[in-house]
Amino acid sequence: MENRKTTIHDIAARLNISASTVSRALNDYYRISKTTRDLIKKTAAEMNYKPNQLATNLRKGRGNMIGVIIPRIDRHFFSHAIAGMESVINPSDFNLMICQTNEDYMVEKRSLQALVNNRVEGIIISMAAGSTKTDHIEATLNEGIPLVMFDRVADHLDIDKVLNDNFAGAYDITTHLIRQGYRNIVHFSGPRHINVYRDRFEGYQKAMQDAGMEVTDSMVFEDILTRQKGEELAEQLLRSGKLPDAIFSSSDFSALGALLFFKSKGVAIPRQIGIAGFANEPFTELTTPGITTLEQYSEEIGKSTARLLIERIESGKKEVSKTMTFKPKLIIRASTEKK
Amino acid sequence: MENRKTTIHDIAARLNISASTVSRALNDYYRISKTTRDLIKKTAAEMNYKPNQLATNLRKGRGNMIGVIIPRIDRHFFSHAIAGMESVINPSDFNLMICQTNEDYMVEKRSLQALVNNRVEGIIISMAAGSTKTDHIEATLNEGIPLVMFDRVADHLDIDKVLNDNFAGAYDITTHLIRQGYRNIVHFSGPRHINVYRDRFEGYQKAMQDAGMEVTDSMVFEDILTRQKGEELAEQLLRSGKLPDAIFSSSDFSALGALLFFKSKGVAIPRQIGIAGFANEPFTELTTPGITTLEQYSEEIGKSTARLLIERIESGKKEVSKTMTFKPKLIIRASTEKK
DNA sequence: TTGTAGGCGTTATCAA
DNA sequence: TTGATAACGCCTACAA
Repeated sequence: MENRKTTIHDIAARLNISASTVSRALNDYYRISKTTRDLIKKTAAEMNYKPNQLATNLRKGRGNMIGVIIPRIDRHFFSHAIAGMESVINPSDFNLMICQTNEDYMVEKRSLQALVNNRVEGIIISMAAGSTKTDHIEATLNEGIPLVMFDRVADHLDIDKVLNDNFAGAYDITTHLIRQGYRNIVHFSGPRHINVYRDRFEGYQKAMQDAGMEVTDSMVFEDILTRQKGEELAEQLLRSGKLPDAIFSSSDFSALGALLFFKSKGVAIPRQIGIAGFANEPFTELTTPGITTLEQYSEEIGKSTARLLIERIESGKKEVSKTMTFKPKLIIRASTEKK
Repeated sequence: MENRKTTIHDIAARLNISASTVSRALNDYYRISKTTRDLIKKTAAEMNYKPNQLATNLRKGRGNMIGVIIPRIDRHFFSHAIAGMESVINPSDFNLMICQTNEDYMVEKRSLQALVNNRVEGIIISMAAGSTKTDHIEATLNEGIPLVMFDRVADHLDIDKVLNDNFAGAYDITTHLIRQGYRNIVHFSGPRHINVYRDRFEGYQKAMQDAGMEVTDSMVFEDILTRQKGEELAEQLLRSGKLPDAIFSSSDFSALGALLFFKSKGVAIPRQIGIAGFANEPFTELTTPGITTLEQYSEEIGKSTARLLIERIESGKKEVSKTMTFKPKLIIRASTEKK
């Protein structure tokens, strides 16, 4: 329980040499005699010396921290994306500083501020649902900090992005439903100011149009992302008397809610109604019937995002910005096997 | 894309005052004229001034960062625990620095080192499976850094801890199995040098003994925590011809593996064999039959851990160390309804 | 190969 | 109420 930590000066004093020599030895500088270096290192260890990273960073004008901002850490997609980032970043001796916004714009803004103030080397961000403007992100960009967005991105910003091809995924799964013979397919969507849900909606819409079917407003339900909302909407649909014959949901959770509700009411899945989700949440495989969905490669997305950021940091961020897209993989299960 | 950031000196120069005045104004020091303070704040905003947290921390000798070390961030329990910590820590203007060990001792050691070097204000840790020694943790404690352990703790260290009452949970669920009429109950365990799995084993053992049944070595299987291991072991048990009539697994995942395997082979659950897990993973509710398990209150554990740490940090860590225990809640589902 | 001196951006102390 | 000065711990020209 010592209080004042040993510094390079303490070591220097003990050995009757200068602090700079100690610094050089500890950092394996090129021209320094092996004997003094070894002596210094040995003494440093004896004195339980711990380099003060804060001081180093201040002096060098750069840190060893990468900031990550996500809506919620307890979501399967995000926690796995972060695991992917970790695996890339850990070997590189950066550290992750993780902030969670709870989908709130103000929290996101404050977190960005904190990261800037802590002089992080780069920032990875996936936007909060509450962030309808991007002034805070632009302000951060103006600081000249390398910044990469993933999953929930701002289309109009010209920066590196990594995301799912939500359009293609939605197109594929809708087409699958159509091929199975479903005709009256409705869509559970999220807030459509978020690229993710907008693109899924558009993929659905395009697939319907390509199959000669019109999508009307009454077929699309906004903000149906949770299990509970899925249940409620399913109940509403059933009560209304005009049950669709299939649902493509932007969320596995609301798909689950609907599935459980229909099951409990004796509506036959997939015969009377087909159900498809998005994200390949672990549970989708385990329900009866299993839920057709799309695999998102969260870990890969995390890895690529981290790699992109590290490139930016190391290359001085000059080049033109890149967007990487991962095409979700259609996972067909019993919930849509009409045929 | 400016390069050099504005400092308080720049502001001072612009206003022909001293840097210390600027500093005081920005920090709302008590004795300073309102007019200069307002002027300074206005100018700071104009010049897009961002306080350099690194410098502040160095000068003040303390930082605004809390380090968290966990085995894996993509596990339900841990990501939810972290969400809980975030909710407590965010309002307090600390920031979380999260490290994931992948269950590896060396990574854990290096992470601790990094946190110490970054002069974090406190550390929260849940040990890696690979950490059979605790020298690195003791070394960190010797630095005088407040440290709280959660879930995977080192029993012999006299520090604050927050954990599940694994013994009680295991005792409860085993007793439940016994009351249901199961007699030949085997146990899927994890590495028993980890308190978590040791305590679950002991709870199981005690419940069996209290019911007059002996637990022999052949009834306990070590290192069966994953779905795949659960499947493999289930297969082995079935082939051996002496199928137990119930399984209490330390992990929902291996319970799931066993359940799916038995189902696929036509072994009736819960009639021929009862299955119980631990952790109340989301999927346990959705299998057919649903899996009896124990709810862990991960978020609460995260919150309490964070609160305990903040107390330590703020109170100068003098008091005697506390251990908080959360009793897991038995969730009874169809997989054990023999009666 | 080593030492000296200065500064990274803040804040605390002392004096004015 | 404000200013000058030093120091937090480290690194790096430059000089020796």
